[in-house]
Amino acid sequence: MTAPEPPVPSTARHGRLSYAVFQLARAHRGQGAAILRELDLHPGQELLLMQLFDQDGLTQSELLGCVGLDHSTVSKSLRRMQDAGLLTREPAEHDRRVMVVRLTDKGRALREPIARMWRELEETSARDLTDEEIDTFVRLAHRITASLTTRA
Amino acid sequence: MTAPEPPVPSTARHGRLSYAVFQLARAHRGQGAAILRELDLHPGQELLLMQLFDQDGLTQSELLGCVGLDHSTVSKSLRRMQDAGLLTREPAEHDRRVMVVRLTDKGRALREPIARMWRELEETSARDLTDEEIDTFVRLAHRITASLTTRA
DNA sequence: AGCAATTACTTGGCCAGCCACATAACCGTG
DNA sequence: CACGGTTATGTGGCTGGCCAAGTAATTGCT
Repeated sequence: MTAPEPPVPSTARHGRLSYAVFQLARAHRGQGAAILRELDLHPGQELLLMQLFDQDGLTQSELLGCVGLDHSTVSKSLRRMQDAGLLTREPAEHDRRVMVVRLTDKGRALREPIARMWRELEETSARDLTDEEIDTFVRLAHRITASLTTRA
Repeated sequence: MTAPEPPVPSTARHGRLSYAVFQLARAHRGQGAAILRELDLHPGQELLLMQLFDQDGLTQSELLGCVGLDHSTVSKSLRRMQDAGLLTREPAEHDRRVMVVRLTDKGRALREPIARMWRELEETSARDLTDEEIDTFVRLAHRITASLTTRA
């Protein structure tokens, strides 16, 4: 019972690249979400945690710059993670506007599980590709990303 | 004023491919959303419309199979598009469970604008790539997608 | 010093997307 | 023909994500 082979809409015929990105993104996100659910995390949260693994005590806006999302998204997401006991947020000493984000022990404990999930996702994604093909893909993906982000 | 070059978290060092997909997906989606907003559409809606451009009068579940989303997502999305006057939904004759979805004139009128937006997105994405590189990328992307979707 | 920008963050509102549950209509078997 | 199972869809509830508007603290300029 393979998937019913979703037909490519004719309107997308002249957008092969975009359509491929679309499908890939959905599959990748879906797979990632499935693995994350086992850790009681939601997609996106792991990215914030990963930044904190590298450097704890970041400011909310520093965090923002790392992940490149909207500030309101990060704000709400952090709040939920705080409620879940993964991190704390306290106003900074020198500037009481900024919120310093710190991992709790419970948050730090997710480091290895997240790394494992990340490896698992990578393994599944790259299952049928040679190292060279992975390299090619990553390079092209970066160039496309650059084209999309520069010159808004 | 280029982006501050978001640092790759060390946890993702062994997930280059996944991280690249991640970034690409976000950039691509963001760019697409920006263009769609000009048409008063939200990301995802254009995919449903495109399927209807190809074949009007599809059943909601046929539509579902094409886009591969959750049925509740499609249900709500169609309802909003119905409220926006882009399509109609009526129970089928032979089976009063199924809802037949049909474009209105207003919905049909979006065909060219959507095609244009699709071309624009494609052009931006592929701006710095040769035809051969696009081809390579699309092929690799499809293989990765296949790896992610088969063997759930 | 004082008052306007700027910065950091929060909140509300909206839509996409998922899961889980509920409902209605059809189908098949005893 | 009645009843359980399946199918098609709807709804509630949660999160991610965006924009826009609001608040609070700091900076800058006069």
